[in-house]
Amino acid sequence: MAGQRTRRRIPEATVARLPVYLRILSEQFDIDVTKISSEELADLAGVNAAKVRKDLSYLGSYGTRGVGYEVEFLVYQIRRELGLTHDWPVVIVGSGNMGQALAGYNGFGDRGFTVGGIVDIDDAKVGTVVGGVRVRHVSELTRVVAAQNISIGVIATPGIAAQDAADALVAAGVTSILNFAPTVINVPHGISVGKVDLAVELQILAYHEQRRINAAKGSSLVSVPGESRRGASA
Amino acid sequence: MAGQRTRRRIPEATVARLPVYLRILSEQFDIDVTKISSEELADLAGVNAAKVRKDLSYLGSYGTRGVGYEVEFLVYQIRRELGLTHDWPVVIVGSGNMGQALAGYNGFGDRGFTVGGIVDIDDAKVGTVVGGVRVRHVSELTRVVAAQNISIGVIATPGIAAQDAADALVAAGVTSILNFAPTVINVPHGISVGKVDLAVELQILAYHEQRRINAAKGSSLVSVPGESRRGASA
DNA sequence: GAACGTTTGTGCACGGTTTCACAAGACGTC
DNA sequence: GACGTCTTGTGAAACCGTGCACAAACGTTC
Ligand SMILES: NC(=O)c1ccc[n+]([C@@H]2O[C@H](COP(=O)([O-])OP(=O)(O)OC[C@H]3O[C@@H](n4cnc5c(N)ncnc54)[C@H](O)[C@@H]3O)[C@@H](O)[C@H]2O)c1
Ligand SMILES: NC(=O)c1ccc[n+]([C@@H]2O[C@H](COP(=O)([O-])OP(=O)(O)OC[C@H]3O[C@@H](n4cnc5c(N)ncnc54)[C@H](O)[C@@H]3O)[C@@H](O)[C@H]2O)c1
Repeated sequence: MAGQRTRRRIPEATVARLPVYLRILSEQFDIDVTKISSEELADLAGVNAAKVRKDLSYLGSYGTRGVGYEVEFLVYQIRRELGLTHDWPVVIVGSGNMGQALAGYNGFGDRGFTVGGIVDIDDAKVGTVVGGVRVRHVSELTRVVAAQNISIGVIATPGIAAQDAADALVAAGVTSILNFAPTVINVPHGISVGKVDLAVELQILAYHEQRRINAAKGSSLVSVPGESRRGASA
Repeated sequence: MAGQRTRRRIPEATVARLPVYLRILSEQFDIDVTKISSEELADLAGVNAAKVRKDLSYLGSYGTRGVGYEVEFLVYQIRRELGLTHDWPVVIVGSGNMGQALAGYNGFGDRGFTVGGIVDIDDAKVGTVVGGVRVRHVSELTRVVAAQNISIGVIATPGIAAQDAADALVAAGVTSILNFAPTVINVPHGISVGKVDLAVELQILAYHEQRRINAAKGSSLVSVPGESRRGASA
């Protein structure tokens, strides 16, 4: 029962939702909610109840029929599955607007991530302190990564330097990268890459706006069909 | 031929990739590349060539067999489909670290989005100028939105205020929202919502790290299986 | 301890997405 | 203008994710 051996592979779509459940469950725990049904959790997460149950079933059979899930236990299980039972130090490459905002962001360390280091290529930035951490030169990246056993890197350099940053991170031993630059980066097989691209998100929204306009033009008296996306509901 | 009538619905997965193609094609155009094959574009975008062709086929038959696609024409077609033939003014709610970084971000207006306004609830912030725009009080949101005919809003408030911000944006007439706060927001049907959640992205990476560690523990001499995600290649 | 209401866990069908594989079409060459 | 090479555009198959529907299990009440 304790420590299951057969590591089920959890679908990527589920992995992407677990952090959302985790945040909600943590909030509920903080306001002394001890039990929660898939229906309630689904409402709070803006998804379907069956989806919640299926997602949670990948962790194991941790609910009680007729009752629901114990919030605290579920928090623990999700944290365990996501590898959040210990803190993850993160190294930020690029100490510009974005890098500084990230380093100074409280919600960052809030849930298990700490800023283990910041590096920049600009000597003017090196030595400055952001978010309580001193900026080091990018040439020290390997040392910074090794010293704190860092496995996650964040790229906050201009797009043109993103591939260099990725190469440097990989060379330093980092195995997961979160890329804020609007550039596709190439990494060796076995390295995980996540990206956050503001322009892409805005352009997706622009597309939907555009469609609304076109639909309205087509038949000027029909109300817009409407299109709800991720995170939206009723 | 000009202005097709039957507005095909483009799959959401394709819509999310078009901005990436667009950026790459624009870059290629800037360095005087006039023609490109699905294979080349696929390499640059880090995806499968068949996927590129299928994606582009939703726009129409704009390639030439045996030759490829004309870069400039494709740029125009994608821009048209995404509704980027004109600029979109955006209103930012919350002028903290994030809101200021966004307002001051060049790559923002770079591709068709301009900061049409910034509002905050804090009187200390009101009146300050960020990114060349004066911060107004949130009570003026409706006026700001109406004055510039804004349809896209960005939420950069703390999570606790995100729902209020969303409500205010919807009441002001905004129909698309990009949410940076780590909170699920509820909006009426017909409003599009996109989200950027740093913590979720990091937790997904932590999960993969965790799996690597578990896999290595399971059989200490076998090399890690590795898991490449969005935007990764080779 | 049986009956009842509640909620989980999951089989199954469906729809969307990805990838393969190949016919159709364009261009260049002789 | 016939042939060879190249690349698109797209059926069709495989895969993944979603949501319904319901049996199984739990707690409560009488
Ligand atoms: N500012 C925003 O709101 C925002 C939003 C979305 C995306 N982004 C993206 O985030 C990235 C950073 O944006 P920013 O506004 O912070 O830019 P910035 O110019 O303020 O900062 C970039 C920093 O990276 C450093 N740098 C450059 N090359 C480097 C290298 N090879 N190694 C290490 N450091 C290097 C620079 O010295 C600079 O300090 C950009 O790619 C941008 O497109 C920014
Ligand atoms: N800073 C980061 O790097 C970062 C990264 C990812 C996500 N985020 C998220 O972005 C959001 C903003 O982060 P931040 O670091 O800028 O926080 P911040 O505290 O620096 O800024 C928040 C701003 O919102 C304003 N505000 C509060 N309630 C408001 C309301 N009802 N209407 C209008 N304005 C209101 C505040 O006055 C403040 O100026 C947060 O939800 C945070 O979780 C921040």
